[in-house]
Amino acid sequence: MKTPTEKSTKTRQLLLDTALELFATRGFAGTTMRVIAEESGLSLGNAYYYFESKDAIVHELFRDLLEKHRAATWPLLVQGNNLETNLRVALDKTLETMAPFHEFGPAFIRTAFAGAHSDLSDVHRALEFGLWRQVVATSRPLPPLAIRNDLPKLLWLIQRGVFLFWAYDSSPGAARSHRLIKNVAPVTARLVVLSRMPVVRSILDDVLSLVRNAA
Amino acid sequence: MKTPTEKSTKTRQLLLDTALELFATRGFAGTTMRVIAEESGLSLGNAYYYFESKDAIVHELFRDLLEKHRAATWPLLVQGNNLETNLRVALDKTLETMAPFHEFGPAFIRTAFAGAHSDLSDVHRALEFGLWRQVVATSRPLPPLAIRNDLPKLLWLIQRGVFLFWAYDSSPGAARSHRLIKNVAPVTARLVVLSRMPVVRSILDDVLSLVRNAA
DNA sequence: GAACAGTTTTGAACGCGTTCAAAACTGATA
DNA sequence: TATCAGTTTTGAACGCGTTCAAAACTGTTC
Repeated sequence: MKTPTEKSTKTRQLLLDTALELFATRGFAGTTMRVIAEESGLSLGNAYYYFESKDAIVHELFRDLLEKHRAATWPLLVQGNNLETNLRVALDKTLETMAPFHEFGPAFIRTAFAGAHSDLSDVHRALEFGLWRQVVATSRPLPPLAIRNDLPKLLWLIQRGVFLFWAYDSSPGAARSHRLIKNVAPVTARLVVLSRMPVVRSILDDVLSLVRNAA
Repeated sequence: MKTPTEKSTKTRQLLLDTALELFATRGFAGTTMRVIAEESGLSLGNAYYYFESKDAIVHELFRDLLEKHRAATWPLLVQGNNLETNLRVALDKTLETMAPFHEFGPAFIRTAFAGAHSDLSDVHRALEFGLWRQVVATSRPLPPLAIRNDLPKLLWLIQRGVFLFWAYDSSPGAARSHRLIKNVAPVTARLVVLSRMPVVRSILDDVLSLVRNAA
């Protein structure tokens, strides 16, 4: 693993692909490290040569899913949509992308919330943010200038909240999560519009600076 | 286990007490089911006669901690404090109570968020809410009547957020979590005051009905 | 070729949470 | 006292994630 690139990248990728397919078909508990290795034609110990732990595999899967979500959502963010529509699209796509892995909820939460200040996740964090910046940038009318810069972070936080809710949502078809989105989107949009009023704006500033300092 | 009460309640309690002590001293991973059983003078299998799983023990520990938090916070909620003070006291006590079990974060999150609609947790939920109702009731000046009923639920949600943040907060001494509390309390209080203004109030109503439908 | 320094692969092992059939115990009934 | 239906306790086992020393492979240098 010293030299970053080898033809062992292939093996690593094979392992990853196999794991991802098994995860989707057999679920989390059903996909043991032994099965992943076997299905890849490798020995158990060998799998651990490429991945530190099962969690490490889940972590990569999660990152891939976020990337997939970004790719799927981006083209839908056409100029002219209002913020509510864009937000709803982005949030709906989140659940759609994650749907096959609903039972991974707890594992995902761990990987999503842990190590907020690691090196690799910084790059990744930037990518995530790009999407929410695009959500804001393509919305018409554009949100008030005063909050335009911080709005992406707020939306990102909202996504996290929805994701968390979904991860532990045991209602059939995650119906409650979808209902939540249907409600969250208009409320947020309305909040943004009203942010032109000084009172609302001052509170929003408070909340945003809170988010800025914390997350 | 058919008859709810026996002198085996003693054994169960012994197991629980031992586990709690070991958890605090040896940590989560270090406290294996085998150690718990051994330290209690029982066999491993016997421990499983009383507790379905290790998680079940964690669940009870968590409930006990919430109860402890409630008992410790209640007497501090004297009339005359303003909402900000009361909220801060309650949140600070939350972290103080949980502090020895910081590394349990992920396990606690699972037990705290999972099974939102179970039978036993309803009783428990009611107890939790009581505390936040007290926070509101003892605050002077009393929050506007219009939101007084829903405010406890909002505060409870805020506590959950802080708890979640803390659970994954790896800053030394959970300093970031404490800073978050220091900021959240005044912002919330200010929001409540401003809820007298129609614009703010309408948004708050939106958010509250959102919370009411979701959580 | 032979020797050598990697990298990759193996196979067996460890301790963990969890399960379960069978044994030991309990107290009421005849 | 003997029997019987519980409840409690045991001990061995299973499969899991993970570790690790040793083997098998590379490719490079004389």
